Amino acid sequence: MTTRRQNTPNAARRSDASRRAILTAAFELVGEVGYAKLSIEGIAARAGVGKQTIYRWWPSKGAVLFDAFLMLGEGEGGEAALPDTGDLEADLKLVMRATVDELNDPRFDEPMRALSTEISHDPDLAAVYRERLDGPMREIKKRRLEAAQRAGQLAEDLDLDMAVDVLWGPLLNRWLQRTGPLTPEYADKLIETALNGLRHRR
Amino acid sequence: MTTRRQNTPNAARRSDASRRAILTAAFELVGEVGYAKLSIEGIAARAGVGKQTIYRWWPSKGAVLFDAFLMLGEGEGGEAALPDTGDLEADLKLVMRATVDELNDPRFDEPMRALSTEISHDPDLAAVYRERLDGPMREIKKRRLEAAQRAGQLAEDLDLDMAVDVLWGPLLNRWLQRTGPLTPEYADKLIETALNGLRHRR
Amino acid sequence: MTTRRQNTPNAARRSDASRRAILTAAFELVGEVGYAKLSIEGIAARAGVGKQTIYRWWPSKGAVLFDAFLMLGEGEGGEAALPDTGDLEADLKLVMRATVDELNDPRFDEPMRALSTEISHDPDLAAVYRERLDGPMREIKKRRLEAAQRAGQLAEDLDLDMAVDVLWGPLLNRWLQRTGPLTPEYADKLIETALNGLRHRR
Amino acid sequence: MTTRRQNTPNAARRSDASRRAILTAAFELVGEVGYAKLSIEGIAARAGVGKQTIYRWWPSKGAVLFDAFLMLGEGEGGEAALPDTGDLEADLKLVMRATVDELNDPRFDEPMRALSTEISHDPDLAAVYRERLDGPMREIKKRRLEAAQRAGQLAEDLDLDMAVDVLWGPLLNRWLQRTGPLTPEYADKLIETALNGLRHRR
DNA sequence: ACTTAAACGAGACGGTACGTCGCGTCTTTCG
DNA sequence: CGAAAGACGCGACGTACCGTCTCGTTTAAGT
Repeated sequence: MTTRRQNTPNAARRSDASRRAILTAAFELVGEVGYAKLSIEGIAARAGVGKQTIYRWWPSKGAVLFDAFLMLGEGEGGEAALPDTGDLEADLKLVMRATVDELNDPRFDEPMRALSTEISHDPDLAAVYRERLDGPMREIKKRRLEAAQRAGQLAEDLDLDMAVDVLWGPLLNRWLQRTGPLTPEYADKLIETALNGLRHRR
Repeated sequence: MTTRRQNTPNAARRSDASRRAILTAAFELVGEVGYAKLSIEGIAARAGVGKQTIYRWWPSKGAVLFDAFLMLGEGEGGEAALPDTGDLEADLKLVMRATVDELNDPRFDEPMRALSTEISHDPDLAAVYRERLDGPMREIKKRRLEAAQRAGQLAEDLDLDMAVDVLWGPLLNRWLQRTGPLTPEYADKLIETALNGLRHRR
Repeated sequence: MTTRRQNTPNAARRSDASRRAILTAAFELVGEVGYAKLSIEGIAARAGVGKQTIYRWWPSKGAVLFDAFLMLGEGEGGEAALPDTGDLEADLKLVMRATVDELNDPRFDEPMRALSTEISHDPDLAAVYRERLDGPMREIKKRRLEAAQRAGQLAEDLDLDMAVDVLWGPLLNRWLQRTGPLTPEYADKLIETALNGLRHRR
Repeated sequence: MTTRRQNTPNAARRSDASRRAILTAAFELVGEVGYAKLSIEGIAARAGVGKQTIYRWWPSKGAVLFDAFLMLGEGEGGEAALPDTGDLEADLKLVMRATVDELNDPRFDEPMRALSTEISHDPDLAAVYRERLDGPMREIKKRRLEAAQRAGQLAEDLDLDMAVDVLWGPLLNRWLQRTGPLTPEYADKLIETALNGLRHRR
């Protein structure tokens, strides 16, 4: 499940115990000391692993961290879906409030900021991220919006990718840029504003 | 006008020539080598300055970079305003396309990503950023939206801060996360979508 | 009383309070932190004096330290003489034991080693040292030996400079090189050996 | 063959090439720039070695220099002896003149002063010096004197350690303190004076 | 007493070296 | 023979001092 191989050593012989220890250590450490002070040496020491074992299988600490995220989401299978009670606005608010909770959870905050940072500075990693993590999530969201669209609740010509951007972009940007606090109220109001649009209706 | 003092040495004797050389060097270097490889030593060498002169006045390379940004916007005075032709949608598209151009400009791309990274990991710096850069910009945007609101073009009960988030958040998030390319078309469509909302109107 | 002038600023206006504070601080500091960690900045800070005031009057920290030694011996006037009871051996043992005590005194040990180090590495300073400190001391010693020589107790053709070397050289070398402990017994035996010579007498 | 370990890293893996390069560089540099301006950075650069490799194995630049001296005397084996023609005075003059030549040789002068300085300020280093360099030399000298003593040429109750001190101490002290020039004549006269003693003989 | 030039404290400045940390590579040893 | 252990050349870190250079502020001479 490695992200990017260097020159692909004999992957068959790879020690799964070491791999898990490395990813776990990386995830824990980034939460403890922050991304800037995360070091390969530190990960190796915490994991009880030689540095070479990390360099053999990952090209950068960003890649290690990324795989650590993948490992977290491993057991989930592809079946996840957003709730669909028929009430789109309520369903979206529920989801958005859950997102707020996750972003406010200190166990996830630092590691996710670290991942975002890496993605922002590394187009290659960004591509893998889109393919492996962001893409599937986006599909799940679009599926729910598509259902609403078919039910006549969303504009017929609505671009669902744009819709996802307009719904989640403001929240993520507020989080990353620390523009303001992430509260359930903000989540609700965001959904309402995005759904209704800014224009005045007579 | 330094951002954050360490223990405030005798600021009166501060050399303005050194200060400017440091900020210029920092801005240039971050564009050339990227934020990860930006080093205090490198900045000092390029600026022809002792390292201590940097450490004396700035607590981190992030703070230096931030002041470099401030220096860029120094001459602008507070008078800036968004265009107001009466046609809100057209005005916003114009502005958003300009933003797209700026973000696509390689001279600004790297430095701005670097600044975003720093803000994301440093709440103190984020606070200064909000106060000195983001806040004033947001005020300018809100002023234009307020005019439109008074003209009856925007919802009467619209929260202008939320409006700014919904208009610019998606674009900035797309840029930072590299979700997709930033094009003028995307800018236009974003404005339309945000103004009209996602809902179906009969 | 300054050792070596740089380009002789107006010495008339020199602040004697500062001069004394500097020399005192230097002497104390070298005893506390050792010569290697003695710094001009440290001396200036301890003396409550600007660095420039030191650089204005002394060319190096070795020169400062040297003047500090001179200041110590200031009040002594030129009258000093070695004891002369008529019993040369006893008189020399007395003097040598006193030297041992001084060299074992921790308040003088470090500073004197420091001075020795400077002299060893700086021929200019060594010249001043010979002229101002070592020379006068040597004269005093030679004066006592001369008396003994006239009294027929020392060889008629004895070179008194060489005699001083043979008497004090072994002790000073043992101290500087830490060849062994400096004890009163060693002092006595040294006097005896030097006086009698190594040869067998039938 | 390292003098003093810090916390003994895995010495088995130590690179002998680096070790030799470091010691050679240190010895050369101290002769070129003097001890005061000798720097670990300089040694590392000249030796083509990382600074850490020096800090890993030596606690100070003094220790490096000391090992450099040890390396010089490595091939000599323990068999060295002072000449023994039966004429003690002539033999000692020969040896002492050789010592004078060595101390006057600019290639050895600076480094040996540097070593002396370090020994003077560092009791630990002094202990190692006594054990590894000074002690063996002293044994060799004492062996020659012992032979003379058995031959009835030296006093029967003569303390040979004291004898070594009285013979070599004055010369070394004159050299270190720069009391006067080191000449063959001085060497000869020193031997004569020490052997005969200062006292008048009828 | 008043003026004035220096010496003074303070400390910023361009530098050099410090001793440490982590990088990514390489080599040795062990299970 | 893969993995731990860790030495290595390297580069940057943040700190301490170097010696030079302004800055006001005493301070003591010579008007």
